[in-house]
Amino acid sequence: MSFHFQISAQDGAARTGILSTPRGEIRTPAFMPVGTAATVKALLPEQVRATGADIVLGNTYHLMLRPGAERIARLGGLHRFMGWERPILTDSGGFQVMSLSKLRKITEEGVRFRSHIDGAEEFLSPERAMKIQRLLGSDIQMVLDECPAFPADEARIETSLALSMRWAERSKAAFGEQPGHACFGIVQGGVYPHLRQRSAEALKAIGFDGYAVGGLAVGEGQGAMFDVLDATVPHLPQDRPHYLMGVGKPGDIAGAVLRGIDMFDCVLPTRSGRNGQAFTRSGPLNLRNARHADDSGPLDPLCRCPACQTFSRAYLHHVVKAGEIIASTLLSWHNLTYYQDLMAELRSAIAEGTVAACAQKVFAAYAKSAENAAEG
RNA sequence: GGACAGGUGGCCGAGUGGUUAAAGGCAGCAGACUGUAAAUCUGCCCGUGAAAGCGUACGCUGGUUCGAAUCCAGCCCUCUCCA
Repeated sequence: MSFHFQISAQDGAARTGILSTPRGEIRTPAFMPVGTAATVKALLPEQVRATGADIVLGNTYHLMLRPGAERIARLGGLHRFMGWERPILTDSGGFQVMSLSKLRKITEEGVRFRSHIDGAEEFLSPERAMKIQRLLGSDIQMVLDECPAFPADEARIETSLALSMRWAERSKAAFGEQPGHACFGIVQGGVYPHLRQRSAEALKAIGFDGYAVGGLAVGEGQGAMFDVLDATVPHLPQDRPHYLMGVGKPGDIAGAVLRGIDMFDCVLPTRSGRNGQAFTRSGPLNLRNARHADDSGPLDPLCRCPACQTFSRAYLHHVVKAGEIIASTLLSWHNLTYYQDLMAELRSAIAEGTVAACAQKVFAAYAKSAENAAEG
């Protein structure tokens, strides 16, 4: 059994289908919970699965530092190690090139990091990043790229893009032949349409199992992000999965699905959950707010998760304020459930030809957060 | 009854003549979070006010001083120790 992607229905640019891997099927459009350090924070694997997730994400950089890729390989691979036997996509560490910018130095060869844990010097090259992902046993392996911070001028983006494309080629070569596993390229190019197109063409020439769009949701705003997708997705092979990295808010996801994106990952549902924010069908909600203290109603009456089925807003408010561990679990569980239900709705809507209306509903509920993002 | 220490903003707790509406922490009230250095970060937090400002404020009363949370006196209260 091998890796392949089957589109079953389309509605405009939006598509729904199945991404098949030896470890299981991924229904697309898919949302992948982020499990950076071999855990989706605050949740057991079975709970993550109960939300409806088909695949989770792990991180090359974090796992190579701790506990180490070779150790995970000795222990039987990342799936067994973290107790998640379904598909795993691993990020290459490219995002850390940006987020840990104060702790790294980029050369043609690769990136030299200072470990954020103990300050030790670490090195990540395309070859090493792919080797680590292979040791982890990752089902979908991402090329090492440079994710530039926003804003950046065109010349800077162009230089960065060229490096990322050279690294993409090296990554693909290092990936080699791994039946049943996939290697995805990452489009860069900032907010410049012709650079995005150039990047897409370069990746296409190399040939990947799937194509990611990187370097977005880094401060450019939702409108600019959608513009980039409009200028990028049409240039990707349409028979391959399209993955928008690190996105996003519900409205971002809905808008990206309309533009032909099939896969997403984002820390927002889990991180915001830990920080007291819930995503609901009627918009975001901060459970820390005093107005919930006496509210005996459910967080989201239409939600099937335990936080909504068993507890009141008043209780969630209480455990959040009290800093109780269960607050992180309940809100992470809820938020991931909301995200998975959103993806399921989008999939059905695409099959029924009503995806635009479905997305509109999400935009309406999250209109305010989208405005804020645009201002930011 | 005696000795000692002390009474500071919702709480804890710095401050020991002016730069103090008074550090810091907690609690409280909001905001942020997008391929996770995040169970994190930011702002507000005496009253009024958009702000400047004005008013009130360091147990109570009075005093010294140009100026007092800070010095002095008396009183009230708390703590520890001795009887």
